[in-house]
Amino acid sequence: MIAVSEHNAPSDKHCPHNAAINCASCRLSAICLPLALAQDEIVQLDEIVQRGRPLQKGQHLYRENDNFTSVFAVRSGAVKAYSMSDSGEEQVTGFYLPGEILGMDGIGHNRYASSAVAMEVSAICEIPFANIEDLSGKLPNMQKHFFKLLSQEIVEDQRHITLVSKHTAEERLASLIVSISARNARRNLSPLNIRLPMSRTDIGNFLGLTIETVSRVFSRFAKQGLIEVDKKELVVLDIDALKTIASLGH
Amino acid sequence: MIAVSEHNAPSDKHCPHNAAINCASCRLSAICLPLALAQDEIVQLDEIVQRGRPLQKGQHLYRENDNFTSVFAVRSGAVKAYSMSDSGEEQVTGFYLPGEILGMDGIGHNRYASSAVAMEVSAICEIPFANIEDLSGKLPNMQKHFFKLLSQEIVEDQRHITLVSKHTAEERLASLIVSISARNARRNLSPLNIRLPMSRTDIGNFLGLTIETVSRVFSRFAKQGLIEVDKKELVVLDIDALKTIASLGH
DNA sequence: CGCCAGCTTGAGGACTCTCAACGTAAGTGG
DNA sequence: CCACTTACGTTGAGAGTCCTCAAGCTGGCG
Repeated sequence: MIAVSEHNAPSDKHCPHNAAINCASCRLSAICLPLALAQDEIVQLDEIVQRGRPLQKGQHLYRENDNFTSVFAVRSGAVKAYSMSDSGEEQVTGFYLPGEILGMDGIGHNRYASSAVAMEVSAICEIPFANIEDLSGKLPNMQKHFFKLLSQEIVEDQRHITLVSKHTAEERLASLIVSISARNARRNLSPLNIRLPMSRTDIGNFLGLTIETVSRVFSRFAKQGLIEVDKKELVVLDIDALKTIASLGH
Repeated sequence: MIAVSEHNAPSDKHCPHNAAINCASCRLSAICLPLALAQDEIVQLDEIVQRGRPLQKGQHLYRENDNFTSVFAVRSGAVKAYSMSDSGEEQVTGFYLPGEILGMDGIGHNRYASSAVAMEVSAICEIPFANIEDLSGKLPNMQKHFFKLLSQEIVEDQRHITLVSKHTAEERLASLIVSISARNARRNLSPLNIRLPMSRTDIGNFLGLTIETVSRVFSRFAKQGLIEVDKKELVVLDIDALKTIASLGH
């Protein structure tokens, strides 16, 4: 699916876009697939992971109804998944940041149920699912971890259902900000200085709001001194207030 | 989790509440867990399935934050799953009809992420997850099927997100009716004469609507000649119209 | 410089919610 | 047997949140 680079990249192992890297040395190993595996098991995982050249912004990882072949891990950048309903409307189903796995919605029917597109230049690890199945048969840890991953995505989705069906615009947006902040923290990035990789349109679509409402709520939060926004740059001034709003009953 | 009956039930194998039944002879085998397995594999599955006495209406199968031990298959009756958010509001996450599997949201964190309660007298098969993991390591079909099941639930949930975040009250309710109708058909029940096992409150909660709105839309559909409703009895008069409404863009 | 995409802000309207009253059926106790 | 209670559902009127439509702003790029 991803073109594998024909020659090895130069030796800078610290560049996150660098394809010449392995799971054991990847600085995301603590939050990505290897997290459940022993050292010798990571080596086996490493052998089936394919690392392509970076995707440019707007390039697709896969498209809805493509034959399902692989799941993907984001190494750098950011990816959005979205699906098209019968009626032609787009639904953004998720944003994927470094260390996160996507594509698992394709397992069920051997076709991807969504499309995935890079929201900025992104480095991606591709993991052929047939190999994951093999490996899962051999390594109980791997099987267990994958069951967990799938189950956690179900729980996430159910939380999201609650969010969009029972919460106000302010609660939804606060919730997204808090989520991205927490995921930044997990990667040892600042939880308060955030760069939003997605457009307002994507945010609105993901949260079940129009772009205008998203814009208005951002402005309201800024006016209240909770955040500062300048386009995609977001400074969180009062994370506790946002958490409170996010967990507010309706 | 479920009390296993101390003595075998009488020999009427045709009663769906009968605990003395096995997967091979279960009339739901074509749509339940065995569907992906070979004859000799079903026997192995059968050995780990525990069949309890029927649950009465209102009895819980498990509760949110209980230790995760098993997944469950509905053999007869109907079960609803729901979760409580921090703010104490209830979110109905799914309705489970005969042949359907629930409880998989517990895999991710070894605790159930939702509670499950019988909406009417229900017979349930309990399948300890540790045994499923073992069996999955031995039977690639079993592993594959479980991956599929989990993945399909993700896709379902994402569809539901679209439903509640982008569709009108009429579209949501039409969608639910069509879904239940189709699931009835899968069990060789009438797709047009439906008994709704859940209350209006549950329907509203599931669809992100208030009970009043649900009631009004039912009335509107009836007035338009699409359905007849008398409490929980539902007669579908124009399934095509409902399908059209359900798949309407916004 | 002009154009376009993305975003912001305002005004009015629509859909659904809230509040409230009423209806129906089932169960309880006198 | 009937009055009472309770749970559940229906229907109506008014209010609120968010959407729609519209105009204007900003920054990047040919």
